[in-house]
Amino acid sequence: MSSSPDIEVDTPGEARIARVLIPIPLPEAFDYAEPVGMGLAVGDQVAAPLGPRLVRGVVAELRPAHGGNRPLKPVAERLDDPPLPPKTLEFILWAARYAIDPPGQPLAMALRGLRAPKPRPERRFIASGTTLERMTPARARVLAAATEPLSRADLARAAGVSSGVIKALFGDGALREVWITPRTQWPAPNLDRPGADLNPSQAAAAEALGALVGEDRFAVALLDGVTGSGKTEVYMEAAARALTLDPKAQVLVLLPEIALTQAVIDRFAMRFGAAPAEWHSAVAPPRRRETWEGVASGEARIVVGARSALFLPFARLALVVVDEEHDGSYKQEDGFIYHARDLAVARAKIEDCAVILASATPSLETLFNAQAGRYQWLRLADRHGAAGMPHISLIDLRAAPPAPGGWLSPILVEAVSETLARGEQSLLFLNRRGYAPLVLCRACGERMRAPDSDSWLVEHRYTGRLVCHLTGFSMAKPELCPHCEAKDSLVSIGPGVERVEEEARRLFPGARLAVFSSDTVASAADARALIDAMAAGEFDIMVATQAAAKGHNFPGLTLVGVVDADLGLRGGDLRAAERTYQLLTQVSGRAGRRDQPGRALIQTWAPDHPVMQAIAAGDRDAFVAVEMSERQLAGLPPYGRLAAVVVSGPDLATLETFVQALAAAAPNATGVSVYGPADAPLGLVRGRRRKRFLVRADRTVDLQGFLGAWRARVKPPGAIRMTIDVDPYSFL
DNA sequence: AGCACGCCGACT
DNA sequence: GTCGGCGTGCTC
Repeated sequence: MSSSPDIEVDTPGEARIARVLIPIPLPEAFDYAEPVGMGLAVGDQVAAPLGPRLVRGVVAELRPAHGGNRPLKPVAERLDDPPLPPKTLEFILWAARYAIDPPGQPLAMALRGLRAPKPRPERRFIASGTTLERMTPARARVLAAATEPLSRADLARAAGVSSGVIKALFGDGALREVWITPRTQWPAPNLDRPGADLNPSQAAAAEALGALVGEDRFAVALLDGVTGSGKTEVYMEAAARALTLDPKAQVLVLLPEIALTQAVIDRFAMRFGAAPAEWHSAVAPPRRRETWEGVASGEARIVVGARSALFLPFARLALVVVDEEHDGSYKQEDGFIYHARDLAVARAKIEDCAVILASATPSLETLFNAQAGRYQWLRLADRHGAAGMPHISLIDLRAAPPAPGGWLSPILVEAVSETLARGEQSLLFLNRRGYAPLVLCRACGERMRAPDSDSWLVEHRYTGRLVCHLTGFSMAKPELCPHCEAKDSLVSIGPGVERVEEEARRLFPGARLAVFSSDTVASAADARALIDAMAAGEFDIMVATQAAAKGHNFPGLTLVGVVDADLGLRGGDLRAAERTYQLLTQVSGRAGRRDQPGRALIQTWAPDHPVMQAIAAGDRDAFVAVEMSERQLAGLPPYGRLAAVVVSGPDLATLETFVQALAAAAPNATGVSVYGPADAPLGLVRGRRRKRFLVRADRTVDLQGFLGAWRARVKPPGAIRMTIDVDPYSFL
């Protein structure tokens, strides 16, 4: 439809179509007409009509409109929010393809910071220069103070007058109003401050990371050092280097959970004399908006946050640190399913910058890449300071079983007593919330379950309720067995932290006890308070789940007892051994920091298991070698790739039919095997039946391509939902 | 994600 | 007889 220019001289260029990504799970971006003269650019945020409402969207593409298109709705307006940087947009599209999800999902994560409304302009007053005939001392003081725009309250305070005087001066024209939108100040990090004194091992690692960062291109480093070896100081020096080299550079530090962010924020604040920006789900929406805008403008130079910080619109990202990179909390399991460590590497690749993966117990995936030379491998060998590594030994529960009705072996009981007698602290670790993981009826054998799920109900004595940890369902513990109506027949099977606490109170009557689990701390602040109290020596014994295992420093803690080391090995999923090794190493590492030697006692029924042997020997390399060769033989990660396809629906017959059709629709591809359909281990959740497939592929296969093709061949009917989990960590 | 349309229970 | 439950489908 090109017209001759001499007729339509005022046509401002060709009409264009804007492809707009909308942060909801639509199957694809939608096309809109660009209104004449709007002058959109890729990345711009717009309001677009979607059905009856206006939604936020981001321009992903602009192309000339050719005739013959169906009529498109026009973009309503360009929003006043900062555009998404091109690389952020590229990352979002990459993440969507990685997870086999529509791009609206990761885009929604990227726009999470903009939920709160824009801050409203505030009214300030400034002297207008108009002189007044009626002048008083009070008025003169106000005009003298009003050389810069001040709020009515501030101006009244500065001049020592009531706010009525200001109103009158404004009415008389001696003051003029100015509307100012408050801008958040992001204090610049002070890069002249010296870093911490580094030991030779740290200094060498910092040197290598500095060189890596200095190259200013994509590179991955594994910072591998035991608990207490001072990884944080080392990566802070790498951050300092990045920030110094480029005055616009930004650094992102990811942590696996919110509870750990404050400590790292404090370290950065101390090192750089300015608090970094903080990003996680507990940050209030208005603050999130400020942070989002600060990151987009480049003024926020250091961001410390949880996994969702990966989706922030960095103006100039120069370094990403993934601390505790092995931690399972980096895997997001619902909604948009992703692993923040893997996505961090992808983001760094897109931004062409460095990533540091830090851990005392790196994941096999990361070690695999380090061994292959794809990641630069920096090992910190020494424990920082004087303390040696804790002495770790196994308690063979077959030889020294707990007393009947108890969970603590006499050996562990004795060790706790000795520790108490010395005035030192003990940590009893059991990765299980509540009182007992199972309640069953002695009369009929019925196991208490949620009404619409297969999972067992966990008994919680503090609240007197039976709780489903999967769905959140809970009920009062019944008097009678709901199945056979027998009285007093319900018995609690197995221990949770509450039950171990009960036992410890019985065994150590004078001791001051605390229980730390997600049920005993309602908020991050509560957790902090409990941790601080423990660190200050206000408790003798802490019974804790993994909530307390991560990253906290308890100077008086010299004994760690692992109540049930075999827990994580049961259920036999891919990473059971690896997770157990990591968790037990992490927990044991809590013992003995400063000058006191620590010891860890690990209760197990299987002391000959390779995981237990490796932990007792402190031989990570041996464990990794065995585990790697097993994975290699089976073609499992990191030697192969996995994806889980879970299909669920309320009606079993419909689900069966669909699952058969889905199985038949699996594309043929070499190097890919599809296993299933099988009943998911938890076959019924929230009244929905679940079936699953497992896909195993060689590393060279385009797994996403395979899954995308598969998904495109079927259309789940009605209530049936299908989720694809690429690189799954949970096998339920 | 909203929001509408559409078929089955407890009410003025 | 309706009001409304949320299941299912659509949005450029």
